[in-house]
Amino acid sequence: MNIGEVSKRSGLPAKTIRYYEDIGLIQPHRSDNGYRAFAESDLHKLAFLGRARALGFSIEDCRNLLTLYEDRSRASADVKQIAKTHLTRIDQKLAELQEMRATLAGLVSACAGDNRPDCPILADLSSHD
Amino acid sequence: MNIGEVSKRSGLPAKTIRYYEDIGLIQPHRSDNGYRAFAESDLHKLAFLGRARALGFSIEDCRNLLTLYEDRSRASADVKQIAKTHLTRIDQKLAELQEMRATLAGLVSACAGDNRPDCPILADLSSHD
DNA sequence: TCTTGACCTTCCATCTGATGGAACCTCTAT
DNA sequence: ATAGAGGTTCCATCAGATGGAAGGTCAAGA
Repeated sequence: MNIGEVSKRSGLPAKTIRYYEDIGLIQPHRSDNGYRAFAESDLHKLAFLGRARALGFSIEDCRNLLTLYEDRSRASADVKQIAKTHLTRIDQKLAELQEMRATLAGLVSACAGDNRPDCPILADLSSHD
Repeated sequence: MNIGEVSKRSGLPAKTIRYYEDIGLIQPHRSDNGYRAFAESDLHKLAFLGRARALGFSIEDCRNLLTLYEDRSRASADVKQIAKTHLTRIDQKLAELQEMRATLAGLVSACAGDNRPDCPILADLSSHD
């Protein structure tokens, strides 16, 4: 399978697939012409990567998950730990964003948004000293 | 004022302050010894930047906001537009994260997290083909 | 006066996670 | 033979800093 087909079937851009090979996440074989020759298992891993990345797992998380995925004797606790840690990070990020949103929404609704120069948004950003 | 004091008073690391000078957000004067000599107005701008960045505004947003901030004749509508656009981005990001969180939380709670190799998390990540 | 240590300088490398583009090779169909 | 659709490598770039090396400066104490 050439990179184009793998790209279509995995949903990942060819650039990204080459990048993932570069950083050692996959090791496709090479044909005589120098083209990457992907096996079904490579495609499978790439699809796995695509979904894990879409869930916000970092590349290093993905590397660990792939290792665990290929380790038939791993404990599910190891995987769960990675996922739980990630869930905590997501919750933190959510809390931050929600606070940001609240502050910003308040400022936006306080701002007349007309042609006058008075602007509560700038006033707020500059007033805390 | 040297960079150390500005760092303390603005809450920004010295590295970051140098970086902000580098990309043209501030233009502190220089003392005879080559040290950066910050005016109160520089400190003010840096604090402004710190707060805007904390609200998730991009550096380019900040550049625009600073320009508007210094333009006594700007319309508040210009500022509001930047803030509203940013608010929309935050809402998108929030929706994404919430979906991620829901999926991940479901997987985590489905996973026994014991010594057995069966793991719904990995099963899910690998099953969608 | 000398020295120590805190503080300052620049410059270059590194991080995450790709992505864009140039220059060039290969395969397939006409 | 040639066009064009693929493939290849390598190098640069994006955001937004941050780490570290090598070296200059300043103030205080022995």
